[in-house]
Amino acid sequence: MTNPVSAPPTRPPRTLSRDERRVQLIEATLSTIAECGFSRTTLTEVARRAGLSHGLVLFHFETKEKLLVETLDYLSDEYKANWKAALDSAGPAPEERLAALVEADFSPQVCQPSRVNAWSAYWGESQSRPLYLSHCGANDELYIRTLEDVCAAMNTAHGYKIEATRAARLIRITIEGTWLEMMTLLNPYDQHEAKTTVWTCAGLLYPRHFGPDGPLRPAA
Amino acid sequence: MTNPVSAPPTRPPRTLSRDERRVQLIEATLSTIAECGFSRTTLTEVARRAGLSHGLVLFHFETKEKLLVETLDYLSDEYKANWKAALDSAGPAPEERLAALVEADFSPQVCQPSRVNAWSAYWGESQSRPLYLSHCGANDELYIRTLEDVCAAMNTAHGYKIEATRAARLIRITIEGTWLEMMTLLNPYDQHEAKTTVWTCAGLLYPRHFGPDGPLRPAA
Amino acid sequence: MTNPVSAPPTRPPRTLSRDERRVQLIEATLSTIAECGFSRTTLTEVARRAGLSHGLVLFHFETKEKLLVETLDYLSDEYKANWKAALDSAGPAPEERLAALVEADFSPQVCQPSRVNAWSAYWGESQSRPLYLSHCGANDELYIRTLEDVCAAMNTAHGYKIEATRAARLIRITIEGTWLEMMTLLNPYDQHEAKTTVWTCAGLLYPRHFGPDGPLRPAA
Amino acid sequence: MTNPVSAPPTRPPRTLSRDERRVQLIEATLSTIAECGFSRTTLTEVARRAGLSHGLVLFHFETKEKLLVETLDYLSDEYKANWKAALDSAGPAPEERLAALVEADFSPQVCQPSRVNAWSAYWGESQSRPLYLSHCGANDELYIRTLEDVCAAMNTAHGYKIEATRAARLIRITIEGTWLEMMTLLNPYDQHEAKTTVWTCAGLLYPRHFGPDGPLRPAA
DNA sequence: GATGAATGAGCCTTCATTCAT
DNA sequence: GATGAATGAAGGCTCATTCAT
Repeated sequence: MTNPVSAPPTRPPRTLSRDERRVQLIEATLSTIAECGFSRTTLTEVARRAGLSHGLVLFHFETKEKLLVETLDYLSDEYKANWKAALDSAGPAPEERLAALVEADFSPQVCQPSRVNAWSAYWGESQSRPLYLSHCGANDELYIRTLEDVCAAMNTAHGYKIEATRAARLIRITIEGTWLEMMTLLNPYDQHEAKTTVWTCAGLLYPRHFGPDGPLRPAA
Repeated sequence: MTNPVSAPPTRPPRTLSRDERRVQLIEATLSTIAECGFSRTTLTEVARRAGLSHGLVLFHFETKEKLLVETLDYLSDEYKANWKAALDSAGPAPEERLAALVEADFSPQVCQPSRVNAWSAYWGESQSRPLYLSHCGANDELYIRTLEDVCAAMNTAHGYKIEATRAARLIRITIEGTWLEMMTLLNPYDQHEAKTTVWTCAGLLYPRHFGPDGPLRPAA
Repeated sequence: MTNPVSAPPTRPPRTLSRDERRVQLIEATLSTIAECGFSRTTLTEVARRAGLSHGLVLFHFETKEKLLVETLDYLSDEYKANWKAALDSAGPAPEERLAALVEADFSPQVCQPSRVNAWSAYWGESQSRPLYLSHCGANDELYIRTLEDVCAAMNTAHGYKIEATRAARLIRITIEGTWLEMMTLLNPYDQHEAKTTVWTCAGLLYPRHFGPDGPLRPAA
Repeated sequence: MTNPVSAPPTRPPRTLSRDERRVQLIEATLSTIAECGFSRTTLTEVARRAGLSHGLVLFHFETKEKLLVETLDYLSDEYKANWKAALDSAGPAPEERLAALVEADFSPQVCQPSRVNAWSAYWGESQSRPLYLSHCGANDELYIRTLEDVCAAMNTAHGYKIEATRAARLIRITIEGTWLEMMTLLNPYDQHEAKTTVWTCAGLLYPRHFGPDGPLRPAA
């Protein structure tokens, strides 16, 4: 409970490479942000979760601020890598690509509590710290453009009429919205229900290709 | 300069009533949270914005935690009062009631930066502090039930088939999502575009009653 | 021993005025610098010597750096006030004024260990911190000019030929030198011997007016 | 490229001898003290200036304190070697020996900024650390006795009447005083002017042998 | 020898809280 | 009511020191 990052009970191995140590500390930071919130994320707590001394955190990251920035970059890069990989594995049809993007956002790596909570914490500080916008703005824009392209392709390929910009935005905020609700509701629904909600939205936009349960079989 | 007949309304009030002081301090808290973020909201800053000493803040609220709780209650009550008033002024038809609820969330009082940012900050801390859920959960549930009832009435009155729970959720998270995007995008869209997005969603759910520009005229 | 600033054993009185408190803390700082050296002058130690909490030090001075600056200013102003007062009380003859200036530097207020050690500590940091030069340079220059004027008057009034700039400098560094030696010698000589040394120097410069024991009596 | 006969003197030495490394590190320490002051002299900075890792500093000196002590010893020994060498090269006459001692203190090796600043820094800490007195006291006393002997010889050989102890002290503190002023004045004078000041003092003590420009020619 | 990861004591600073006035 | 002096816990950060490689 006190050490979710699987630190050995004895001394942590010195054999960890520089990068592995950094990742270990970033993971500890994510779990701290997720469970303690931004305002109670302290270096001491991060170090405690990693089973290391707080001095080491600063040895590797110099500053708390830099640690938070690198953690955000890590989160952002992981998110991007996840949907890009999904897109690469998807077939060429726009409905396949759209399905891949939606599914990617519910993959275990990206949709686990430590990630979703951390995103939410960063969003909550985004207005007061230039940090979020300057470090994720570009990635976010790339994602949005990609989603818009897919939506535009749906129109071209299948004769839908819905404006691509708005369709993409609806899908995107539906996903974000379910993420948020899974955290802020007194009685939150589960991930399956969240996904159904998103697919419902996709089905409203592209009724011949999606329904509440996901992509419609080719037979349809 | 002074007005011997009625109390001088222009003079800055030296001694406000107990409740007025509290509201003044809560507003200062909201603006601090909105501009400085949760983690840098200090009593000194709140007092500075209110033009008072920090000692007075604790005189009125005893504890920083209690100040934050009361601020959240204030925010939550204001939000509820806003949509309830909108509902009261709306006509009896479900499409009128739905339109009123959507419009309420974009009213100037509720959708101003200090409010939206503050909500976002509280959401960002909701997982780590029992505060948010315990103080807003009930209000949120009431809102959700109300919206679901309206959606159910749409089905009953107009023969729509979309499940009320999901329709309500889609509308709700579309609104929340646009709120969030107005804060986290590098190049955010404006409020009008946000509303269009929500109406588009409503139009997909209830195509005979709503479109991207809002409720369709009775003629339709 | 632990508290040389005469703090009452119980709570320090709240009745101290703002300025009195500041002076109390500055005196504690001087004694800390004098006894612990610059590199081990900590806010905690200063507070301990004042019998107060370290938080209060920062409440009054905001920053350690500012405390050190204000302490230096205090030291510098005290020094200036001391020799100015001596000059004001002296007779009009240049030998009287010169005698007054020399005596001033050995007055108990200015020549006590806490002062001399502190000066030495600030000098030791003067090359690496702009602090000393920017805050004492002007006072030092004023003192030097004053001493030079007196030496020039010795020439004019009594027919001495020694260049005023150099004579003034010799007197000044003789004083400083004895100060330094009182601190750095293994077996330091006492203050009386120090003064004799300075008067010897003055006697070499102005043999008809000064000797090792000080100013020569008019009879001579 | 390599020279199989003798060790290659031009190649940057990858592995210095034990003593060379120590001297290299001590020089780095001196330059750090001179430029950063005592309180900001860190092992990391010393190592950086030496182009080595900080671990190596402790490998060679065990402790920061020991490094500072050895640096002081180095400084003190260098100083002693310098004036002893000057004395050895001087003629037998006391005025020649005195001249040699004065000149020695302004030789480039001993009077360079890194040395003078370092002395000043050590002096500034001398009251609070037993270090200075215990390590330089003996050397200082030897120097003082030597200077006193020379002054006594001036009396014996040339019929001067000035007490040797005091004359020696005046010369010594005049030198120290100009050193200090070269560091603490806003508009410091140069080394030539400093020397002129010292010679002026010597000329006042021994007018038939010294003047502001140094030793008087044998003709006198 | 040499490097640099790792530790932990101690520092400056922030800030919620108390309390005399 | 209101102010601001005073306290002390806790946080970020520096840095001497240890030690595995």
